[in-house]
Amino acid sequence: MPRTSNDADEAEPAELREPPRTARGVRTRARLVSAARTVFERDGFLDARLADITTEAGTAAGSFYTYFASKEEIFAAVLEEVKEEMLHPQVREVTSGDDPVAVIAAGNRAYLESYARNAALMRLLEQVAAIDDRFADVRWQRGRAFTERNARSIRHLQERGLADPDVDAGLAATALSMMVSRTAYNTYVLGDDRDLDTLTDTLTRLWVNALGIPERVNADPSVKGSRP
Amino acid sequence: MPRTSNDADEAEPAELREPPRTARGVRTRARLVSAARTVFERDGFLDARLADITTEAGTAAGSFYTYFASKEEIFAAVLEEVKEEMLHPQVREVTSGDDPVAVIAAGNRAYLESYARNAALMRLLEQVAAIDDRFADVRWQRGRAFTERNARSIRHLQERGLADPDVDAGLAATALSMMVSRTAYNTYVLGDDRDLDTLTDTLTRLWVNALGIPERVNADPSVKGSRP
Amino acid sequence: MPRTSNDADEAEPAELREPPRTARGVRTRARLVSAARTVFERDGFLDARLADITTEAGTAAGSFYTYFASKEEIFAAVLEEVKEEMLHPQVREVTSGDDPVAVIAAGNRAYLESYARNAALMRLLEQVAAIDDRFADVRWQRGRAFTERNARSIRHLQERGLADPDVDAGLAATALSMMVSRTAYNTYVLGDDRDLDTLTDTLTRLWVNALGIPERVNADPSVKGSRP
Amino acid sequence: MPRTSNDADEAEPAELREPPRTARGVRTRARLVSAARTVFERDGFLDARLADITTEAGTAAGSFYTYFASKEEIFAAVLEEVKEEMLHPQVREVTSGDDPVAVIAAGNRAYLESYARNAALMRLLEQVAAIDDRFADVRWQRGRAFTERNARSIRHLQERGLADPDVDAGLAATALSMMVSRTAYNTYVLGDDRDLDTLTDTLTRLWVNALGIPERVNADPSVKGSRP
DNA sequence: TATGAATGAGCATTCATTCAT
DNA sequence: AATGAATGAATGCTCATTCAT
Repeated sequence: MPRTSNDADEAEPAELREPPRTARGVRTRARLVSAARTVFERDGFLDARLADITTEAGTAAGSFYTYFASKEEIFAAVLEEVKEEMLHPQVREVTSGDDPVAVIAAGNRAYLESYARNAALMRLLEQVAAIDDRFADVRWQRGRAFTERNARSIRHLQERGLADPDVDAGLAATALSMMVSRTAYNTYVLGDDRDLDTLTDTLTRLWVNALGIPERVNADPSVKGSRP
Repeated sequence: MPRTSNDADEAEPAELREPPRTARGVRTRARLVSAARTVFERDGFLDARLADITTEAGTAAGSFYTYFASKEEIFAAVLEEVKEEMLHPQVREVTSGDDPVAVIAAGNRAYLESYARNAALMRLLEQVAAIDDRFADVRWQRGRAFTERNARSIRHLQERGLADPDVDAGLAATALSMMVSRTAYNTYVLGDDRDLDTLTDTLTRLWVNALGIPERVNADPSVKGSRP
Repeated sequence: MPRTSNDADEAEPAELREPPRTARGVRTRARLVSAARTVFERDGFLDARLADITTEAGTAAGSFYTYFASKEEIFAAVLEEVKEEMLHPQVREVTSGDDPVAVIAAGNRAYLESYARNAALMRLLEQVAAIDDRFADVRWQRGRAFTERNARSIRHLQERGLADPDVDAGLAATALSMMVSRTAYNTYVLGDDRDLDTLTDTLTRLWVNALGIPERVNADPSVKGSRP
Repeated sequence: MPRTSNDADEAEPAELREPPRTARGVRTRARLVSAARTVFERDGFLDARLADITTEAGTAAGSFYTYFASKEEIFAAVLEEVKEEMLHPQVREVTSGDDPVAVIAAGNRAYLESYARNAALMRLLEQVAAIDDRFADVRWQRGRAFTERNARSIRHLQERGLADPDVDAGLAATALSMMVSRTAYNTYVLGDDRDLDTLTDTLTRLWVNALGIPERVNADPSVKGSRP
């Protein structure tokens, strides 16, 4: 729920364009969104010119405004389009029968893999979120899925006596999620190359320890090491 | 160490200007840097126009180029100017006699306080770092001080058998540092208000647990709770 | 008779569209003309976009060109549509038996009332006439009805020795008609509020005196005052 | 004091540019204003492109915005520049010793001559005033000088028993002034060619009669005819 | 006829950067 | 060093007009 400031006068509700009414319109809009993604990933949000997008889409310059009122709006459409694509495969939540560590490890690995796959978009989203508060909110909402699942998981473990009951589950979930997501950013956007297994193992280990989760005997061997 | 890409043609060696030779020159340059900080914090890096800066500084537009070759360059000067201001008071490193938990808590608290004090600048740095790879490096270097101190500390604790010897100290230091810095960003830039004490305690608790650091008996009472 | 210049390249023969052949066509055309009037009166000629008109008419953008070749052409159609509406009820011309002053007063009052009723259109016509010479002619033709009737009236009075024989009847009619029409513009378009009775009386008084028309005994009491 | 409407959202206070601080700046600004006048008179307000103005002035396109924020603003500057030029030589007001008719005749003639001299500008002002309410006000203010002088004159004559005391002097002055100014527009802008002497005589005759001003014996022979 | 999407010329506007004084 | 005016490339955006369906 954070609210960013540093905006001032950039109100601009960006009067929404009507959605296309014909099949051709749908196709043209889709071409534009797809072209926008290409151009944004290639040139970054700021350097992307609308002319580049329409050229890439093979439409006239004016056609852009049939569907979008601004660069921000088409960027939002790009994010919408790739929403599913970016959702790290929803690993099932922890249930009583599961090995909590294995579940956490699987979640972290899935997150990192998804991040790696969409690194260009993640870089882009970071860029735009740092510039435009509207997209800071989008980023926040997007992270919430990950964070809230983790928060529920922590509470569940706490209830079963499997996690330190003294930490604020919500805050811990946020902090640990940031640890993972920022590490992913460092690795796949900034290029601080690290092995996926090493990352998964270390992050999982830190996470598990941080919450005081006991490791199960015969745990997933990919999570090496254990506290005696 | 990370190298960012997404640059292409933006080479721009940014031909450095000579430092001012006269006292008047020194004063004018200082006025410009100070004005730049004001304008950047108020309008953000992108919306700040050089004309705004010179107006704020009370100089003519042309005078800007006597001292700086570009907006980036004066932004670098701003960062240089506030370098000390932003350094969270260097808490001394862990030595044998110290309570490790207390030291970590002090470090986290100092970091958060510094972040809160310089929130406007941190937002700015995040903005520019997301846009311009040169400043992504600056951010990285800046974080390194914090991260490396933490890495040394971890190694030191591992050597004394006070921290889990199986985690990669460097990677753990990075991950945990990101956890703290990103939580600070969330709190003080995005406005997800949290109490400083709660933050310090929770982050310290997670940190300490993550590394398997045993809490000293009679520990700092501000670090509430303990693993039995 | 006047010919305006300031045109040059704006020839544009405005290839007239064929009138609609089907009943549906007639209805669509009528809807467009009606919508155009609404939009023109609301936004002015210049700010009215063809898209606004078609939207208001509930037709597709392309349908406009089935009936009109340009904004000018549909404006002409609007003027055509409201022609009768704008004609100030034709007061009968002065005949021997009438009281000339009463007739003039009735004419002025009718003109003012009509102007007040169609103020939005008159403003519009002034706007377009000032911009487009074709419509300056339309305005001129429209005024001619009023002016020529007045000219005939003056000549008639002169012949009967009831008006100063030395003035050029045509010129006087034009000048006095402008006096009335411009006063109407001032009042109903520019909003220089004046009472209709006061206006009618004063304008009639000035008109009558200007031509040296003797007032009949027992004249219409609404025309107060008299030259002894 | 009439207030026009038909504007809606066109607020735009047109943030004023600072006046030039150097001699060169003064010269450039003057070149722009002069060029604007040329282009406006040649192409009309609407068809004039800013590029035409800067080209005519021999400056870069961007220089326009150093001095003006919009086409409206430079048009206001043009009007300002020609203010004196357009003021019909201030004929002295009627004093007791003067022949009222001669004074009125002189005023009308001066007005017509000034109008003829500045016909291109008057056409322009009519155009813009019909489009932009701000300039409708300018036109109104400009006319007021003429109208108010006439109102004072009428009152003066009424006091001396030389003009019909029953007419509202203000309204009569406005109506008669409109008669003259609109006739001038007809003649010099719309091209309804008329001889200056004929116009002056007829308008003066109508004016004088309208107010019931007695003609002096041995009056100015240019005012032919008299009521016996 | 009607539709609504596609077109693209046209123009205003910004602002970093240069330069004469 | 300082000044502030001049420059002009770069682009977003509008909207009348056309056209395939």
